[in-house]
Amino acid sequence: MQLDKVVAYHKALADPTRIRMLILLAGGERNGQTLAEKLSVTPATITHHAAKLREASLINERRDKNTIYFSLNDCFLKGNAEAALRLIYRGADGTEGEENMEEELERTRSSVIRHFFTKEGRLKHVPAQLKKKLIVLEHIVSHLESGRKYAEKEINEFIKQYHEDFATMRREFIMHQFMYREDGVYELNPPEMWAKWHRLS
Amino acid sequence: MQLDKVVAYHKALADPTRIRMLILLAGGERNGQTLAEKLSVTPATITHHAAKLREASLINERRDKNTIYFSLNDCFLKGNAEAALRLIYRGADGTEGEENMEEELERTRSSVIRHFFTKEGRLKHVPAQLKKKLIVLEHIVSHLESGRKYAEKEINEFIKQYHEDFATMRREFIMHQFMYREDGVYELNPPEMWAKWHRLS
DNA sequence: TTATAAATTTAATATTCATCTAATTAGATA
DNA sequence: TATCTAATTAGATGAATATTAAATTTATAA
Repeated sequence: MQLDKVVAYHKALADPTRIRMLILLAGGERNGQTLAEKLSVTPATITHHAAKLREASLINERRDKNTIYFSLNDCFLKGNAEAALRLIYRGADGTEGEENMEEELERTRSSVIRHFFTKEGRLKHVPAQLKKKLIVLEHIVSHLESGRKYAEKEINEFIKQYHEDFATMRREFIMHQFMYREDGVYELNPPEMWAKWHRLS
Repeated sequence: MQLDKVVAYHKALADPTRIRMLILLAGGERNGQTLAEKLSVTPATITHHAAKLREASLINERRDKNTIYFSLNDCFLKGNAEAALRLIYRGADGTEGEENMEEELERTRSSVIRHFFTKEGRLKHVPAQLKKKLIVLEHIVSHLESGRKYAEKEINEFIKQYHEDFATMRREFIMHQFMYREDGVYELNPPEMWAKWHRLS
């Protein structure tokens, strides 16, 4: 990552109103007016800050009728915090043993998949542990076409190939940024914004 | 941590010149004029930015004759990045199993100490792995009085109780922010700025 | 079509802040 | 003491930006 991006990221978080917006959004999606009330500012101010946060890819938006709901972009938030440190300490001690780590990550991944999927490829059950759940979600979602738009019905059918409870799972896809929803139309997010299981502690 | 601190931290990193200063300092300590040359700004500008970084506790300073050397404050840099995320996601998923974690951390700690110290309390050898090394350093340094000023000679004697190579170890103390040096006088840093082993990966 | 509700844009204001030059301070050395 | 060097302060300038009220856009509902 380059200097400008890191600066932009920190600029985005260098304002109390924006941080408070993010705190509210961490509790779930909110629309502009609600944010304006809770923060005691005008809607125009929210629009202004939302633009800044959007530029830094820290939030997502979804339109429903007249109102636009904002939500947190988990992946970028966590990812950028790390990227900033990497820029400052580039290679200071972070690169050692990196090739081994890749192997180990891949081993973990395939072991989880072997354990939670039947040999026919259906999901036995949804893992309770977040890390494992993300591996499972990523594995399923990687069978969708990127760039293509899906109707809600299509998504439900797709998920049912793997698991009965398509409603819950569909919500998980959105929540962990694997997909994006706009007016009932679903689309895959680019992989770099997916919640990454190997980032978690 | 409260809102203001998080905002202040991000404000401090929301400027390209300051990020570039930190990058330079990650390569070792530098004085004001050197920084000014490398960044193509006047010394006055460096003073200005150094003040901002100091307010956010991101750098340390040491005076030698006429010139002041700046260096990175590792601990605060990494710690604040995490604290910011914690503020936004407070309790969202971070608190679960926290009591178990404390126990586990303590177990790790005492196992490392048992392994690297003789029963007389001397250090067998310095661990190669950073995590373990920090546990060892913290254990030794915790036998110094906080708030008291030590001459270099005293520090050397103190370290020799544990290990022969006092020069190397003294440098490690400084490098990992356990101690602070000014004109040959040493003093313990407050524990919250010590490099924390359980923060690493 | 008209009315309504939410969001955005516009324009204005006030504040913050990065940077410079010039003057000053603090410490070291001769 | 006088002098040199590094750093800081003071003041000025220009750019960025947080906020608001008012006007405008966009999409829904009647």
